[in-house]
Amino acid sequence: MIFSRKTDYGLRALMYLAERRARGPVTLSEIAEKLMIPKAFLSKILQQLAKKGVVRSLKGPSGGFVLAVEPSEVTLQEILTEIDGPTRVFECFATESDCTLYGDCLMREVFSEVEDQIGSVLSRYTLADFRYSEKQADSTASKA
Amino acid sequence: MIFSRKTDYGLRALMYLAERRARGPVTLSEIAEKLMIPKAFLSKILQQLAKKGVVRSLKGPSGGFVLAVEPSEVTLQEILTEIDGPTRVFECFATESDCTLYGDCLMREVFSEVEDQIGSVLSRYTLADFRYSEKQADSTASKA
DNA sequence: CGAAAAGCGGACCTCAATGGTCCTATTCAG
DNA sequence: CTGAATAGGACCATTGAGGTCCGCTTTTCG
Ligand code: FES
Ligand code: FES
Repeated sequence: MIFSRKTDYGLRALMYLAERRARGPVTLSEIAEKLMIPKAFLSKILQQLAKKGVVRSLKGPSGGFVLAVEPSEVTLQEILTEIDGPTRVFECFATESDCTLYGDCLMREVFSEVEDQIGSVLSRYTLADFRYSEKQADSTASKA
Repeated sequence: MIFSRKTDYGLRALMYLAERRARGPVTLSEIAEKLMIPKAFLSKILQQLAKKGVVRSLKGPSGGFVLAVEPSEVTLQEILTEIDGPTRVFECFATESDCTLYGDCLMREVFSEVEDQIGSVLSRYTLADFRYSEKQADSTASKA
């Protein structure tokens, strides 16, 4: 799996925060419960995102987390990189003299091409493209 | 790292075999030494590739491994898949009701788009594009 | 035939990363 | 001051990657 569970959690949490942005800080507990993410673990992820400036955290009563950026201004690429670090595609373990062309091996180019393609897809989407729609009206849906 | 060390080893071994194709079976020991790959480990990889029909293995004295396919007929995509299994990009751990659009979430589409892009790059190259050039003339190189 | 030279394949080991927990300290509203 | 919240460090468990070992089988050749 290229992207970890941590990424999944973080991404969904951010989606959730994007939705509540206007309504002030959301507590860790709320997010964890709604999204069914282990609270302590989510805490770590959010702390990490707070340090990177993606979310802001407020302590004390009526504290919680708020999205600190415009949803439409932050790309998937950026978010994923901030949570998981850069996506490493391939590491060649050959010694120089074993590599086909020594420093100019086609393989390196292929894999850097792969990396670029990944980045290019992920850069085309921003947080704003993903909305946490509450599935409002308790799901029995249609009419009433 | 998306592609494992195993993949690296396997890929390089195949490059090596592609080069020697005409000269009959190459022993595990030779490949392992030349490419500086742990012998026992390489053995496993080659066994795996033998089962998939990419290489053919001959037992007994004067046995070894031979490439069983036309280098230009097998894509990187196929090789990597055979060694590492399909490239899994993202697994969503949300429950259905937590997923933004329930079964039709944009996230799924983005990540499947990523997967396609990777596949498309890797499918453009075949084993024939990668040649193990022996770095003949012992490297002190230039004039002399 | 029988020994040596290969590969086969299953059991096993090790280590680092992932995923996750816990507990204490800090901060702040009321 | 007290209680509700995050911060953050220490810790733990599971998993998978990477790798080793060794006995078994097949095949060639003298
Ligand atoms: S053989 Fe590794 S990059 Fe060329
Ligand atoms: S929230 Fe996971 S795929 Fe939509």
